[in-house]
Amino acid sequence: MGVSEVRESLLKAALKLFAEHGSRGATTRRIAQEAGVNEVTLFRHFPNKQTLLHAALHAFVEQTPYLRLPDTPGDVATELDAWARDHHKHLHRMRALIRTSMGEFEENPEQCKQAMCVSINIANELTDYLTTAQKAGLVADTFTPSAATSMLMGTLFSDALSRDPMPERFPYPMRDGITHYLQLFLRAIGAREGK
Amino acid sequence: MGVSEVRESLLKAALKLFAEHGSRGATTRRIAQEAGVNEVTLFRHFPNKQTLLHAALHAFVEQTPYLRLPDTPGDVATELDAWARDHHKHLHRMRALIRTSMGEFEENPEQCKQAMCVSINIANELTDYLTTAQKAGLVADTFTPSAATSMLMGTLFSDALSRDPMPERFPYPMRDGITHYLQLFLRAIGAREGK
DNA sequence: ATCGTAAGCATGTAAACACTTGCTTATATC
DNA sequence: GATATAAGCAAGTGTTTACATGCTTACGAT
Repeated sequence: MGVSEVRESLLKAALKLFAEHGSRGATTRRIAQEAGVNEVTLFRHFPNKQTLLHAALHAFVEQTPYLRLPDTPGDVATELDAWARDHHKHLHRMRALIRTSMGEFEENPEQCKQAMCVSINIANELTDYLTTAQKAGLVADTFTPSAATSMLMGTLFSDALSRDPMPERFPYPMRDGITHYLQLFLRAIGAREGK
Repeated sequence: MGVSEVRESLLKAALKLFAEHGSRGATTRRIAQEAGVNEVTLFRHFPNKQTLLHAALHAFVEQTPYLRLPDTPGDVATELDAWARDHHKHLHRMRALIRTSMGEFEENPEQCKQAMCVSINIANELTDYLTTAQKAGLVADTFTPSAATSMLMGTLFSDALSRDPMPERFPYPMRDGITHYLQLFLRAIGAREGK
């Protein structure tokens, strides 16, 4: 096993255990075991646990891809539908990591912000998209784009994170939920619904 | 200091430290210190730390009041506005506790569900309200009430929890945000807006 | 005055934790 | 075949944790 493979598997193991058990629960022993290496090897690659966790989060955030919205809005209903499904899929995949990161905000605000920074870019992109759509007359001009962004992203965010702890609150499957949310959202922003 | 006072201050201290540092970070030493009692006293009142944390969460959930929606909807815009502001206020007050509880879902699902159970009742109440409003013709009948509930509650939830870690995403004050959300929501459900 | 109750305090224990040290082994390159 | 590099392993350090024990002090009811 080459040196970079060991590093990679340590990062991966650290990310997994952090997402599942938080930074206190992700012990160096368990990380090393999960990565299939000796605990001492961990400290040969990273000076301390905090640096490892930071690097793991950083690497993950860096390589997270996401669907871009078109620069010039065309069929708003279709474009937002595709975007919302992709975004929700990402949120749902990362739900344990997001919950844990937010849960440690009071203790470790920097770490939390680091994990959340992706969503700031995505929010800006959606806000720009809605602003452009407004200027093009594709949607009503009676709403505030940044607030509409918060509404749609907040809805998807809450759905993706709350389904495990509160399944009763979501009596419809994920796929249908997004359909419903989008239908509501399109009416809220005064867009013509998709066919 | 009477026996029930000590118990109360232990519960209060445990809740505070749990919200700020999680169940691993809320050590018995710190809880006792925060409560102003000896650590041994803690173990004389509660058999172990887990029981104390459970009792603290339980007591808090029990005594949490919330604004009821009217059984029969009248002025939907005004009623939802008052409800949304009250609900958001609660979420924002409890934001650290909610973040921590959700963050520990993977480790302690029962404890998390216990903290979340209030919101299930609230969601049911809102869903009932919207269903009744639909039947009364006060709002459109083209949306699914449970999905609309998720949308409004998800928006408020995400706003209340994400403002600290991502202030950039909320370039408007809380008060204005709720106004915007409600305006969008009322249009989404086809309600007449308030004057 | 006495006695039960609940608190304080010092101390102890066993485990888990992050991290270190010293030494050995495998591999890959020259 | 010599050498450098990266890994494994056993053991240990010092701290923190939940929780226990034994004894003492303050107080309120009888």
